[in-house]
Amino acid sequence: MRILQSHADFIEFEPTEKEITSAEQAEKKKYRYENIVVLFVSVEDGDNEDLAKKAIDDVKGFLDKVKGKRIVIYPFAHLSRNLAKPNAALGIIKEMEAHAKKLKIETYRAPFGWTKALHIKIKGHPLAETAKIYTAEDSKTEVKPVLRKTKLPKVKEETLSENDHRIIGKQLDLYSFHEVGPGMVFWHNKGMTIRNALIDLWRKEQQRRDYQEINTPIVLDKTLWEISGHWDHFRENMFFTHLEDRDFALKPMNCPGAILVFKNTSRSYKDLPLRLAELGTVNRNELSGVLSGLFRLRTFTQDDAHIFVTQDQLIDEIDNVVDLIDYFYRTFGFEYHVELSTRPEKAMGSEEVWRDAESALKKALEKKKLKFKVNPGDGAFYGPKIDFHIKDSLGRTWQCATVQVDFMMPERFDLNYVGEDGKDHRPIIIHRVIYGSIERFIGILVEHYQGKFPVWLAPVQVGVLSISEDNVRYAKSVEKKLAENGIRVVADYESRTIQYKIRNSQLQKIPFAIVIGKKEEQNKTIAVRTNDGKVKYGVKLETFVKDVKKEIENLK
RNA sequence: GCCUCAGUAGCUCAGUCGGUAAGUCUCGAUAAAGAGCACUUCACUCGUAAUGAAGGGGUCGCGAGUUCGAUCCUCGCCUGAGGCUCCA
Repeated sequence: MRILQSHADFIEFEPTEKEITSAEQAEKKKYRYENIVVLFVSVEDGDNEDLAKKAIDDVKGFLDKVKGKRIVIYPFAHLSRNLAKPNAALGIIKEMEAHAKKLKIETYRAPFGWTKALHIKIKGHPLAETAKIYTAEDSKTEVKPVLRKTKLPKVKEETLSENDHRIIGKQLDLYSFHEVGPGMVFWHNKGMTIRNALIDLWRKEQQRRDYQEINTPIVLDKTLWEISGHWDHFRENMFFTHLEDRDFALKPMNCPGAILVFKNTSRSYKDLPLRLAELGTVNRNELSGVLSGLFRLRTFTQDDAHIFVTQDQLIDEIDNVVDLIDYFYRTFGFEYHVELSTRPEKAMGSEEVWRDAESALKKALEKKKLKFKVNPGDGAFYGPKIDFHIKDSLGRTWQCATVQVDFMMPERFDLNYVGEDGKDHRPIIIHRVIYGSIERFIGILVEHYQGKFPVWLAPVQVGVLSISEDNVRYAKSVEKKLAENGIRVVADYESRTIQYKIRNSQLQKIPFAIVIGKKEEQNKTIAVRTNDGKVKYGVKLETFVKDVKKEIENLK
């Protein structure tokens, strides 16, 4: 419902002819009211009685404020293109009239469905004219058909490898995709557990290497992206939004945020290398045809870091980063290959600056004696990069870690640090990610381990299974003890056969199944079945807890 | 975004050459809204990969068209898969 509310010295109107066949009965004479609040009302599709009352309640408030006493409700179709059917509209208008009378407002009404001659003089005070829009909260949208659009996209299992992360993710309840979020993931608790384990490791290793962690906004003013060059070079991949006459963009990269943090204080050469890490969620408008499970998303999280270094520190720091990446990939047992990507056509900056950056990366790689392939023209628009590629289960390779050298952004953002000589110097930025995107990395991990995660990553580490109802009490005490020791445990005390429970535990790829039956209860021990089907009877709970904790500690 | 293919229950799938409300008769036997898993209830209390029974659950992706009638045919859209192109 739309209302144009006018506080008038007087209004005069005269119905001239019927506009629609269902128009109300009315006399073709002149009506005149003085000192009155006129409500020009367009009733829209979906409006209801509650809205009618709400609108009148608001008018009552206005009347009290301006010490008005009378209103005229004037049906006025020209405020909306989404008009209600005449019958419904008239009903709502009458409802408004009735409600106003109930509130003891002196109420008049112009006839519905007539063309009217109109003469009005509106008062000059600031509140004399206001426009209002009311919409029903539970509109008459048919919910059911729309509901079907939140369905999970169908994934034909026969067309995918059984080892595909999209299938395993569903079987293990790690994450899901919905039609309403193309190219976006819904993380379930179990997937989130893996994600958090990865992040914990990431934090730990970076803390050890003198990184600081920051977090910067997801939506930032367009101006920032003009400075960074994204507006010129990355625009077609960005999402924009408009608020209060300003243009904003969802960040497609984290660098400008980190740069603003750097710029926030004056920096000395003593502060460098300054390593600012950020788990940054970025949004990129990828072409719909390239989206693919966790491997290619529109919203994903980069385990980013921007390292601000001096010219002299550049090669050593690249070296540090390459070591760090290698440490991570060895932890997971990944084989990777390295590519060096050079100046693309759509690049910022002079060829000379690019040559310097490319040679810095090359030198670092040669120093490490790492073999690499050169991809001419594949660099980011602001600098060349080293990419680390991992294979998925279908043999396709995916870029995960990258190290990029950037002389450009420091220039554009006019970044400085004060050198030993007391003068300003330009730092160089190293952009780097280790996992690349947490999402893609988990996708690759799922396939790499075929869902059988090492204990430290496994969403559920231990399952406690009771054989009969008699054992539940003891089983619960075991469960509690495990949980107290920080072990991720689930229990199955249903009245099902032990075979059934074992099978479930196996299908969920839980590393350890603890079976509690009469024997265990009597001897105060547990029976431990590992994922490979081997069973050890008569194990002491304390020993088991110790062993599991050790495995977790060693990232196994 | 482009090309090809797909979408039936929470999941994995079968099925329909377009057919519906009730009654009677004849003929024939799995059915044409179905199965398995999951879920709920009941029985069972089990020793290392599936105990049994009953029940609930569907506008056959969304919208339009053709038709007396559409889950099925046609068109458009959405989402997904494979590829192209691009990226972490």
